[in-house]
Amino acid sequence: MSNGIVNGNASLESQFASLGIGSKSAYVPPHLRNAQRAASTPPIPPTNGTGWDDSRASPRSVFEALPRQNDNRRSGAFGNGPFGSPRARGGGNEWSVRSPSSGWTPKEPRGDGQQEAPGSGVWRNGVHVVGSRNTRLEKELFGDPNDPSKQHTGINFEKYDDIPVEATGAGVPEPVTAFTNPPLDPVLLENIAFAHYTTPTPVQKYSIPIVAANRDLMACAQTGSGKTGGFLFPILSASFASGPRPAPVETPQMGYSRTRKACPTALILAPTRELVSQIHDEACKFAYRSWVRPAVVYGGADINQQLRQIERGCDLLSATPGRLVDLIERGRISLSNIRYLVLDEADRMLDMGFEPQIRRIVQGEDMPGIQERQTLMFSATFPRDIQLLARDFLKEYIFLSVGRVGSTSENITQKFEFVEDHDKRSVLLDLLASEPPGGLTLVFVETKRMADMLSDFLMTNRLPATSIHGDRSQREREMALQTFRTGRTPILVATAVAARGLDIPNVTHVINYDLPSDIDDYVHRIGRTGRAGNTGVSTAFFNRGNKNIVRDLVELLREANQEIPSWLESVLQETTFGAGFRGGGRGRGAGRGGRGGNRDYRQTSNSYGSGGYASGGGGYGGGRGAGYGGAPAYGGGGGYGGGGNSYPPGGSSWW
DNA sequence: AAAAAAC
Repeated sequence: MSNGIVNGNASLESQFASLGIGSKSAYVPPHLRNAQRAASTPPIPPTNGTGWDDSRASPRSVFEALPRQNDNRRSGAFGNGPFGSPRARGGGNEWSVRSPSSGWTPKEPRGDGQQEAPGSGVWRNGVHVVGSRNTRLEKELFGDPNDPSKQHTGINFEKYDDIPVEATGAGVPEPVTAFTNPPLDPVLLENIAFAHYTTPTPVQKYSIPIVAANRDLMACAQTGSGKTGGFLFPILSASFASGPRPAPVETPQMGYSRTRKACPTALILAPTRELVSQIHDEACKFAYRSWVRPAVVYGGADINQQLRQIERGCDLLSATPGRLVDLIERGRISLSNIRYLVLDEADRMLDMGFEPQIRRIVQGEDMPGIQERQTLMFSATFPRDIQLLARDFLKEYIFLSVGRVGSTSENITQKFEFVEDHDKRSVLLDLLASEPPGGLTLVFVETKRMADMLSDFLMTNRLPATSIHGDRSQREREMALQTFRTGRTPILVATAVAARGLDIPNVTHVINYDLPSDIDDYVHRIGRTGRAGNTGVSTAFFNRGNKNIVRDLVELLREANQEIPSWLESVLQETTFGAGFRGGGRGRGAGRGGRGGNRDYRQTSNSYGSGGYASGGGGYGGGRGAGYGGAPAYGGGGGYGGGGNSYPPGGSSWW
């Protein structure tokens, strides 16, 4: 299995460097490679007929030039995914001949300065002129149907229908049951079919009519259950049907410069660069042939490339907060036309690290107010205190929760090993040695330093590993994810940067080499496996240094019907009744609001005395209770926290 | 305490 792959990423990357990719020229992120054509080129197809700049070698051709190290894994190379797409457009000989079916007739540029390109439509005279099909672009966006690294829904996909869904708030619309024309735009339906999605997941079934009804939304749904589609589908569908919004007149167009400010109508914020890039790739799929131009900005990548990109069109923008603020300060992006604001991994975006930046973007710039926009929040976890904070950004919203407490993701089998720190390395080697071939293993550690050390250790032991963390360059990060995705380095050592949102098909095993101290982090980490109805395994190394999470952990396992090792129960007993009585410790109220984590806090807040905010503080007036899925209407009933001591005191908020 | 996120 390790026939020569031992070089690992260092050697691989130096090979890339020696091939002229990277170090000499400014780094170009995958989604922009060879995409700068329109910036300098008129919308007339160049003579090679591809419509793209051929000056840069495509990663595919670079890859072909590399020594083949593991042919049985190569099939998926650059197959799909955020960094796996054959983003380079043109270049490879196999694509230089235009397919007859992708006949592209040059048309006049759009009046707004945007240009038509193969696979892109326009909005003209109040009509959506859908772009012609382009087989090469289709292959790039949707991948080869036979591509093994393509996300395929697993055997348990239908079981999603058994998961209870609860939608609370006033006037919850009926969920849809299928991808059909009303309510979804026909162009979107075609793209959904191209992506081989057949049935909406529960969160999509509800979010589609909720967003269509112009409602704000706080959605909590299991990892891997289709949240991205949950916001992209309704936003794109409505955009396709309604056309571009005229940019607000008051937007001053920057004095002398002829540079236009980009005025996106939809803004999606997420906590990591790779996640933002992944969302953008999904947006590109579902915006195919439409007038909507998706764009993406994030740090660590060449800002000039991004500037050129957004000048070519920026209707739906995916961004990390820092780079977005930078571009706003430079006067290149205006939020004055925002109609949809999405916070993905919303609880993370509103926690201490991010909240000031989000507040600045949403409240401190020119974004329309709460009443003038729709705000959508999505996450698998939503602690009560964050729900309270989120009220600042939402108008009377619907709270959607998919799944009940205790079914974290039944597709994931959670295992635990008691391992002292000094034994972790050898136990890891044993674990990896017994790994069945063909799958990908994601190893989480707590620190960047440990990520480096551990990946070095694995490579020294002739294991095909690489690492991703915030101290690596963006190019290294993307390369690591790329080689992991494609199976070239089927072991990835990661910090929390990879814990949320990343959709990597075929991750069969998540190892928590170090356990996080926050149960929500644990939930997101193991959620990198067992996605879209597939099964997965997680293994965590536990020792007495992890006492801080044992209570929440045992509670989680109990609810998820997972096997709980007896030694883990023992540690819990020690922790609860052991020396130095905890005097309540992080008792109720101090934690995350008890079981309410999975619930609309509005449904439970009355019974939680301490809560600070009682009902209605934020001006929801009527929202309470009139829910769909029932749920206790007003005070204390229903058994949620009925006064007194909430059980258990720990309080977690998975889901 | 650590991680993430702009230059």
